[in-house]
Amino acid sequence: MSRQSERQIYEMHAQVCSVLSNPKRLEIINLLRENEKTVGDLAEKMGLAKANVSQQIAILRHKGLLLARREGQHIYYRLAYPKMLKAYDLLREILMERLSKQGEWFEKLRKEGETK
Amino acid sequence: MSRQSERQIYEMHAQVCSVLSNPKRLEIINLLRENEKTVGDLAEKMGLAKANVSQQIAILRHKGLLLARREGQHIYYRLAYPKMLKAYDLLREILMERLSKQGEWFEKLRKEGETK
DNA sequence: TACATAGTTGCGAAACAGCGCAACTGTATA
DNA sequence: TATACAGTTGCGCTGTTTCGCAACTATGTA
Repeated sequence: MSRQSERQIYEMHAQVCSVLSNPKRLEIINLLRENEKTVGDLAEKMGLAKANVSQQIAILRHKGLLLARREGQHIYYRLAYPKMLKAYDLLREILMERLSKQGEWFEKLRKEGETK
Repeated sequence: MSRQSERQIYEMHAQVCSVLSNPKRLEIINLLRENEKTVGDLAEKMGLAKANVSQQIAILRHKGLLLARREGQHIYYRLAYPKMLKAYDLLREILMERLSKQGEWFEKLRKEGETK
């Protein structure tokens, strides 16, 4: 594999990760684990404005992580790559291990997230 | 699990993903797959300035993804959670499937990455 | 047609990330 | 001490992300 295409793969990989680097988008992915849902469903479960949820969904959809299906007034969204849940669960697993091992991790990450 | 701590888990999860959402940091992680390496090693392999590599490493280290070991003049870095490579590989696997299925995906992602 | 509901899009402000450059610290050797 | 090498840190600039708000489109019903 050439140096150039390696670069591009890293770039794509980073793009996918950057889609996953927002708590609301992660929650949406998690909520779509089993069933497809509408923007309204998600907005209600998440306690957010529909416009906000729609914006996050647009990002997920444009990057190809969600698929849409219209049915009358509603648009149902579902995961394009259910396999991605494995990566999601793996990361969360590591997170939980870390939390149980070092209780202060949580605070540390949270504080760094606040200031920096 | 309370609503509040769910929020915080999503937040942490997003923080980890945001550390992974940079091609240079992903390349560093990939280069540290087997052996620990110094900033100089990485800078040379990646063709970047040491200062730049050091900045990326600082982010990885502060977020707890890397561990350091000093030996004389050199500081050797290694992965704190080798298990994270599984998540890394899983995502890349999905990426490669997507690429082979739809050749235009690459261009699409790349172009969106450029303009938007 | 008019109206309601579901969802999308654009705007603007604030916060944040990336990076080059220069200055700095820390360790080893002479 | 001085010098060299390895790595870190701070600054300033630029581009991007997030989010509330308002305006908009699209579908269904009366």
